[in-house]
Amino acid sequence: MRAIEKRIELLKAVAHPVRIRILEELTKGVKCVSDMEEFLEISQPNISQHLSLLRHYGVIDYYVDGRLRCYFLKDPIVPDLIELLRKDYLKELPAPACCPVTKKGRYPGERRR
Amino acid sequence: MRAIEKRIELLKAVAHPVRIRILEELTKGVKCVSDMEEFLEISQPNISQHLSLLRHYGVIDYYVDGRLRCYFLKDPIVPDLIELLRKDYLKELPAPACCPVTKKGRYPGERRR
DNA sequence: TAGAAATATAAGAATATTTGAATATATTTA
DNA sequence: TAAATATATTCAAATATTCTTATATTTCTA
Repeated sequence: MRAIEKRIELLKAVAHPVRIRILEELTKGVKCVSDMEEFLEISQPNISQHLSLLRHYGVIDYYVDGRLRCYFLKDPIVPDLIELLRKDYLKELPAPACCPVTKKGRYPGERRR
Repeated sequence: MRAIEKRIELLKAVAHPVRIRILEELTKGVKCVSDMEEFLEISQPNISQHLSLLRHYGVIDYYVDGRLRCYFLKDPIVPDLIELLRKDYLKELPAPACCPVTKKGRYPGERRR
C-alpha cells in the first residue's frame, strides 16, 4: 500500500468523535480503560472496541500494569493532527480571482484542451 | 454542533482515496469534472457524487463556466492537512519512559485513584 | 482458592457509506 | 431547434461501521 493510503486509513480511524476524544486525552498522558470511562459516556465494551480499532491502525498502543491496560499514543502525527483540527482559520480560501462563484465566463488559462 | 465536531465531519469527508486525490489536484488549481475524469479511474457519475459530498461539507465549491463546472478548494485546512499527511515522521512517539510495552509494573504518577 | 475487578471478545441489529446503472438537466453548437 | 457535450440526480444493491448485549479472560485480593 502506498504511504498516502496508509495515512488515509489512519484518517478514517481517527475521524470519529469518541476516538478523537480518546486521542485528545492521550496527548495529555497515559490512560487506562477505566480512566476513560470517566470522561466518555459510552459503555465499557464500546470503549474497548474503539481502543482496539485505534491500536489496529497503529495509532496507539498499551502496556500492561496488573489488571490495567495503560494506553498511550504511538503515531507521532496525532498531536499535530489534533492541533490542526483546533486551528482557527480566519477566512476561506479566496475563490480564484476574476471568477466569482457561479458567474459565467472563462477563467483565463484554465480552459479545457 | 461544536467546532471540533465540524472538523471531525470534515475529516470523514476527506478520508477517502478518491476524495483525497481530488483535493490534491485542486491544491494545484481549478479543475472541471472532465479534467478529473483524466486522472480518476472511476465513472463520471461517481466523480460527481464525491464532488457533491465534498461540497456539502464545505470543503470545495465551484463556479460555472459555460457547460463546465470549475471546482476549487474552499476550506483552508485542506492544503495544511494534505501536507501533514505527506510529512515523514522519522520515529514513533517514545513509549512512556520506564514502562516498556507489556512489561508489568506501575507507572509512577499515573496510578489510578 | 473463590470472588471481584478490569478489560476484551463475539454476535447481531441498526445504520451509514459506497458504487453502479439509468436517467435527467443545462449549455453550446450545428 | 435538434443534437452533442458536460455534469448531476436518483435509486438500489453491496459493503462497512457502530453500538448493544452477553460472555470470556486475566489478574488481584481476601
